[in-house]
Amino acid sequence: MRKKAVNSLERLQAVLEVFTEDRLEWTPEELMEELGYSRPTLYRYLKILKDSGFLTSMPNTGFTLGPRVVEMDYLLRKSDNLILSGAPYLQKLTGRYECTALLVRWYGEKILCVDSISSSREAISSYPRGRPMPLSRGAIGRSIVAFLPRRNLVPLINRTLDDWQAAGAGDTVDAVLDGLKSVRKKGYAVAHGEVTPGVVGFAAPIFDAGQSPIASFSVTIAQEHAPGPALEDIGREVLLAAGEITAALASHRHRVSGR
Amino acid sequence: MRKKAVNSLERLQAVLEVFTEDRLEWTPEELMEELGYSRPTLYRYLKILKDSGFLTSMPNTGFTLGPRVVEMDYLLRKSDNLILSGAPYLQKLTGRYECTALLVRWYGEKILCVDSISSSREAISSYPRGRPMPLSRGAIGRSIVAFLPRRNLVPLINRTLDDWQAAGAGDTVDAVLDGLKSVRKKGYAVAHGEVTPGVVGFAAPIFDAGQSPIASFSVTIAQEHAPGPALEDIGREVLLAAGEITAALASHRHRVSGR
DNA sequence: GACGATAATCTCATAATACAAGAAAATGTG
DNA sequence: CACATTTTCTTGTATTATGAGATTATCGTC
Repeated sequence: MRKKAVNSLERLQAVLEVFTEDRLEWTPEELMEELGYSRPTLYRYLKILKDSGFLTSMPNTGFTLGPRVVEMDYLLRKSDNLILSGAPYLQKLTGRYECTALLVRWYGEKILCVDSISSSREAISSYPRGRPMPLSRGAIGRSIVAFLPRRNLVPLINRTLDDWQAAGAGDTVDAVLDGLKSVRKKGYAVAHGEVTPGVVGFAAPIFDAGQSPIASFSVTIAQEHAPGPALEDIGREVLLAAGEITAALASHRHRVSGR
Repeated sequence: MRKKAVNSLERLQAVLEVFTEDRLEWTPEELMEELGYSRPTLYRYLKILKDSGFLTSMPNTGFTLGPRVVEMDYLLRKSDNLILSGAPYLQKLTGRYECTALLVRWYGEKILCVDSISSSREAISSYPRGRPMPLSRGAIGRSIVAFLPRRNLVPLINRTLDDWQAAGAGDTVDAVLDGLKSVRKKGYAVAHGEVTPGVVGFAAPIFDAGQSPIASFSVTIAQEHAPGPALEDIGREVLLAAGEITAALASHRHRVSGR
């Protein structure tokens, strides 16, 4: 049983939070046990969540996430400036190379792909759209973390040092920081077979108004499709695209504030 | 300003409900006006929703839906039995014909595509995944409605009679009911250019345990790709697929309850 | 179609916490 | 660095969320 949420809004959210990749389906009985709510309270919550479409249930079945989620995802696709601003660049890079191009958001202590296009047949990502990925893995995380201001970066690495060690990014905080230096210098990150063997990943940060990184534009490409000399080119193009997405986001902000 | 929600859970949901296709971005000021909450209350809600990732905001920007939505959509894709059970049939039908195949859920008084595959180049649906569609439009809605028990059906049509009239499905409740008879008889619905000119739609209902329709399996195909004789074939195949999806759902229920 | 078993909802007194107003802090801007 | 704006905190008050137990609805079975 998990930490008690202090107010009813958080308690409601707590219900949704137990629906994870490890456990996609819950019965009321299990939820009572897990969340520690009384029977009437739990059923009240379930009724609200079911009526609003966040959860569904069928006879003899536990509850699962419901159609409201699909609807909200549609709305998000139409409203997320990162997705809207980034789409042309996903097209551009996948047109030029046989690769997968991704827009990845920094989200809590994780990163999350919010949109991707692939021009390669056999590309199956182990972190497809919507599946959170640890910050420490691969070029994408590094491309974001490397550009955090020091005062945020150091505590973050401290909190997640185990992950960085496991990913082979260094055994101490200083070692990890050192590894990020070259990323900051080049402006983008490269990873050779770090997430998937035989696949090279490029990633460059996307910034918000305050110049702090909020997302990453990334290209993954099979080693065989990216001969040595092309690597530099791809890196440059990824960096360029990320810069233009940052600019596009900024111009949207001005459109909004200037209305 | 909209109707006041009675409890805080509904009030929280009310915040999410104002994010619609017509209005994808809101400032706190606008939300206060729209929802009638006091400043601290609204900010408390926004903080909760932002911290949990349901909403995001950037400097100088209003709030929009956030990455939690994307994450939940990923989880839904892995847990929704309709999507899981239906996927092979989307593959099968799009493999056989140059068409778009869809899984559509009945959701409130609307219907909602939750998954689709297309094997046709120029197929752009005006109701893609996640965009709610009126029940009265096209074959899909009819394929569901036609199989509702009379005691649910008649009130439903009464409530939404305007829509049915606008869709040309009949001017009175009886006329609409009459139009549904042939659907019930054949087992599936057909529409010729109803939603999109030049496109034929087929749809057959998917049932839950209690034999009441909950979703629809549908195929849309350009008239030119579906010559007269093939029409019957496609209809039969859609009906067959929907039946097998119904069966697959039932067998999943048994797996669950029998654990 | 009635029965028993399970699941979901209702009632109500109690206690908790959500609320608004104003003040304070934080953030962004010239 | 000071101003203006946005966001969060503090507090007393009143609303409403809660859980125990009873009740009703639903389901599966005979």
